[in-house]
Amino acid sequence: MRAERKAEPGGFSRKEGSFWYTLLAVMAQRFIAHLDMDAFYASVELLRYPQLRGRPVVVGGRRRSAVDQSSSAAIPTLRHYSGRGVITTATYEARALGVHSGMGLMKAAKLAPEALLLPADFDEYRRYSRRFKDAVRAVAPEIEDRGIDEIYIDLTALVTSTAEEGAPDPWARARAVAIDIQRAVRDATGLSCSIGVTPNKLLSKIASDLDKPGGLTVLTEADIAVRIWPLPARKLNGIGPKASARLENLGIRTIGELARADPLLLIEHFGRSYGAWMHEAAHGRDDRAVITHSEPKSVSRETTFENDLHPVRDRERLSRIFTDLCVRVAEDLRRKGYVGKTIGLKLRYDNFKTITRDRTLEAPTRDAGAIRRAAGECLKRVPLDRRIRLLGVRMGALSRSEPETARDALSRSEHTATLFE
DNA sequence: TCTGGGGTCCTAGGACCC
DNA sequence: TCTGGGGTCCTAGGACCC
Repeated sequence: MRAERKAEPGGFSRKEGSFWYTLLAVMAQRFIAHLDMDAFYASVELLRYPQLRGRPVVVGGRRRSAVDQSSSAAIPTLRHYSGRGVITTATYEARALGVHSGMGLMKAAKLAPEALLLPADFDEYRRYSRRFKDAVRAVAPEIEDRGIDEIYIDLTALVTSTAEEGAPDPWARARAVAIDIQRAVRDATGLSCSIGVTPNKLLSKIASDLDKPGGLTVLTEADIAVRIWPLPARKLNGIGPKASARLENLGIRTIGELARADPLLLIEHFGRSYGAWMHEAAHGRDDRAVITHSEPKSVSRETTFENDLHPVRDRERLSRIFTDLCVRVAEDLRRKGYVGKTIGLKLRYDNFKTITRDRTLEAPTRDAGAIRRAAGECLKRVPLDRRIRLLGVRMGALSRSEPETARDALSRSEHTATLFE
């Protein structure tokens, strides 16, 4: 996100209004969409429990167990919730009560005691995710995955190739394609989505959020001053809670104020790369391509305990959980077809301070035993003088692996067996 | 009411090599 | 004995995103 902006090609000055700039801009005109599923997890749950439609519902807490699935017990309200979960998604009815994703469930219970709580079922959400992405791909194939519930779509080729047939205005054609996409998603899943269409990813991401749910917002450069500049700087993808707080200290709250700020001031406070990016972003400039394929960089598993564990008194339990995390990372690697070289340990203390240690091996592996040993070495390098809240294991420096041989499978099962002795 | 889990990218210092 | 840069890899932490 904070990648260094690319230098202008060919030494052209990008002075606005110049002949060459105008020509380049016309030639390089892109039509980029951002599609965001509306309250995705909660909406999938409403397909399963249609009787809950119109009521405040939140998804979160512990993952759904097999027992939950089969039980016909009444769906609990937030009122009596106790535990460490957070809200993953809230329906718009629940959001109206002041709760939102990321909020602790204990806090949400105070604000919306009557809201219904459903456990997350990620397997089901992944199924719907594949379904909606396939539906979009059938209309517009140039898709960039941005997680389970959103994508970027490059409509440029579609809009340009239909130039003769459709409406004369290319933006009207882009809008028509977006409407087709929304219909395709609804037909395939029964779910609604919001779409923004603009000249780039940065603006589209903002635009898709302007008219939720079910919205379609088309913006061109001419709309930036009126539609984008009044928004809080935090709306820019890449400006988070820390950066927006620091901007506020400089008296900069909106994107427009950021656009008017002296770039040198931004660079002084945020560094050459990030400061310069902020300036460009506030002017709605972004030339990142839609990336249709990418390889994973790391695979990890972590868990927050229901109660903080004592490194000595709860040693056995910690050890079992630790081994289990390693086994799951190994399984994930095998399923996805990767090996990795760098094993990482993550540990969060009861005071929320988080530390990491990692170790790079001579040769890549996906063996649970090897991961467990390397992670164990990492564990020896961290102070164990406080209660522990979270434990995580990560594998990085990934490379594609050969398919597993029968011998691998055998040694794996032996290792896994010894891990649990 | 303390704050999930799975990721990416960036920075910065030190080791090590040329 | 001291003094250089540049490049790459490793490690730790942190911001940010979904």
